[in-house]
Amino acid sequence: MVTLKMLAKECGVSVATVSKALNGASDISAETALRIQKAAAEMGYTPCAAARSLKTSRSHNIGVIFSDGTSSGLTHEHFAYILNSFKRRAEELSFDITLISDQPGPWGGDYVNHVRFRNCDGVAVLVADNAAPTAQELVRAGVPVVSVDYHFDNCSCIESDNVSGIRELVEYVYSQGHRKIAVIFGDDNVVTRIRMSSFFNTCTKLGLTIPEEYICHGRYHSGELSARATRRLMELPEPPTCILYPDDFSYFGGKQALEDMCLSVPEDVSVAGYDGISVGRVVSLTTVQQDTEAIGIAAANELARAVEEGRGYLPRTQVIPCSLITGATVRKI
Amino acid sequence: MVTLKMLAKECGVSVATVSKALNGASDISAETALRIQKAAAEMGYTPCAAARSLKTSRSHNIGVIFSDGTSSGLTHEHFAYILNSFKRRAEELSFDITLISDQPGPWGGDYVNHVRFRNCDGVAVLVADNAAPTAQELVRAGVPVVSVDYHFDNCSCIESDNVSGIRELVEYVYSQGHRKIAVIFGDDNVVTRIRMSSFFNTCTKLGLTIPEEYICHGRYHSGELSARATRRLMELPEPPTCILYPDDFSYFGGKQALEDMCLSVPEDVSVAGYDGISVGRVVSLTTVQQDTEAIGIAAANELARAVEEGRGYLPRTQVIPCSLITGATVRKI
DNA sequence: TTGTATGCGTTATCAT
DNA sequence: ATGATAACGCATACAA
Repeated sequence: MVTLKMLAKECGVSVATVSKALNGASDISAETALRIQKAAAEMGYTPCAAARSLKTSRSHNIGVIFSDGTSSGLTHEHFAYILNSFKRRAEELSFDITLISDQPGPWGGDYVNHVRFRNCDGVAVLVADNAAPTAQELVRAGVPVVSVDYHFDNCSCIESDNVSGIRELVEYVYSQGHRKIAVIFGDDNVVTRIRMSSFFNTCTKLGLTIPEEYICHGRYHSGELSARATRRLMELPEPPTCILYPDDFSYFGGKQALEDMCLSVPEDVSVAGYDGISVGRVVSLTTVQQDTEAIGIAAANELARAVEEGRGYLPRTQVIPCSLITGATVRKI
Repeated sequence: MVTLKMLAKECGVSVATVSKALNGASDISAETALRIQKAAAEMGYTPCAAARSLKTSRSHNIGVIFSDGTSSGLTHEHFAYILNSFKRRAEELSFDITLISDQPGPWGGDYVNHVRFRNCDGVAVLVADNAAPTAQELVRAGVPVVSVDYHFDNCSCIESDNVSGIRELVEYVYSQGHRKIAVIFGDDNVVTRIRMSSFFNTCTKLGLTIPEEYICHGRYHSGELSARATRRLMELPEPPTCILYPDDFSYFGGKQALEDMCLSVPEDVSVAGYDGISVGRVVSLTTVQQDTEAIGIAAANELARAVEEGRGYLPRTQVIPCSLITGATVRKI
């Protein structure tokens, strides 16, 4: 490791001078500055984040909470894309990403200690059903928190516009002549609640009454459950003409069930998903595309702002629009 | 931030004593140790990674290289799963994960400086086509490197067993009576070369001669290209009875093309993918399941060993078996 | 314009 | 069994 001290000796100046020269301070002669910088490059100097962090109490390191207890969000394309976008933007802003877990380690066994252990300048809660206490404690400790889709007190939040997402989807399906619309909801959580509200609200506005048996409660990301629900729906005396799945992934479970029943999409039944994952696009699935790119960027920007503004920062909520993708899986009837 | 100093004052002992007590040193009376530990818990002490790292020159931080230039591996389920598994295991071993990029930052603009900046104890190259120079430089700098599927000099490597993966797949398809087997290969890289070799080798052993027009060169993870290749194949005067796709994702592109041509799977043509991603399982796709779980764990274990053993560490290669999944997309003919 | 001194939080050595 | 002290690499207030 090449250190400032070595550079100082090499250049015959003091450590302070080297530090200033490398940080572009104004009170160093252009000549010495250049000389030092050249030496630094030649000797392969790399600053030491730990030392810097210790001195400045800024780590240029952002903690990312990204797990929902069972498995991490990495296994869901939607969340993986958000992380990807977040990471890229954060790096542009000169922040590193450290994945924060609540596994036992040198720090204890919870998110908050992990964050403090690593001196994170801020924390992004990208996936976490039950991170509310964590978020509160972090905020109290002065660590800025930005979350996606889940609202925590005094934290900025980036929300995907689930309300209009569902609304547009239902309206579109309606506009294609569908009246017997079945829906499978995901696990019961905040996002699901919002989508449910928007669904029923839109139906009411359209004068649609959805019979109880058209409303299923499944899970996100479960091919199995969606397949089962699909089978049940299509065996109804009066089957729906359109099924809305909780997400694109789930659709594939439904699709499989339909094929097993020798029903084809969209001839026998129309379908739509939610998310806009890549494989859905390949098969021209009608869906609501969530703007993972924008969500990640907004989250990183907001967190950077929060870090920069420090105590004066005012949390705020941003809603990221999503867009309807009219694929080939919903047909006009 | 509660520091050792504060604890020392609170307990009326020296900083050194506190440090020892908290680290379970043997030369502290059980009594004082307990007293100090209790105080630490009460006051909410969390160690400071930066200070520790500075002092011990061990960061308990592992760098992960995870991008192939264009997009990060996060957008490929296969790699995301490997990262997921790697992360979990690394955390069990008390290592944090920092995603390493070659974007410009306080460290310069390349992987090596980024790793040094963060003082990483080791580096896992999970995705990177052209990380060879990086790996070499890291090794030279004394930073252990473990890679997945790509072999670097003096680095440990975790390989998925592509040779037997392809072999078993081809043998299985053959055993189901298929002789006219078409194949679409992915981008030209080390892994692809291995798979190609194994493919042709197996064919030769089986006495199969694959006509030129059955061999396509596509891309991984491209629905588009696979769709095009599929169309071309099926319009041949003598179309294949089975198509092998470069990966599961690509299969969905092919499937779409087949549906457009009113051909059904597996009645009109059998198909298989590679990887074993989740959505493939949902639709009962025949494929080769790569053991992402085992790959990630092995990589983390190996890296931890390398870090621990230091200079005495001897790099080695491990081959992780994969398993044939005989789905419903290949039929007996 | 440059250098000196101090301290960030921690561990480790050596006295006591 | 406990404490004083130095050092890790760096940034900064202040002195020169």
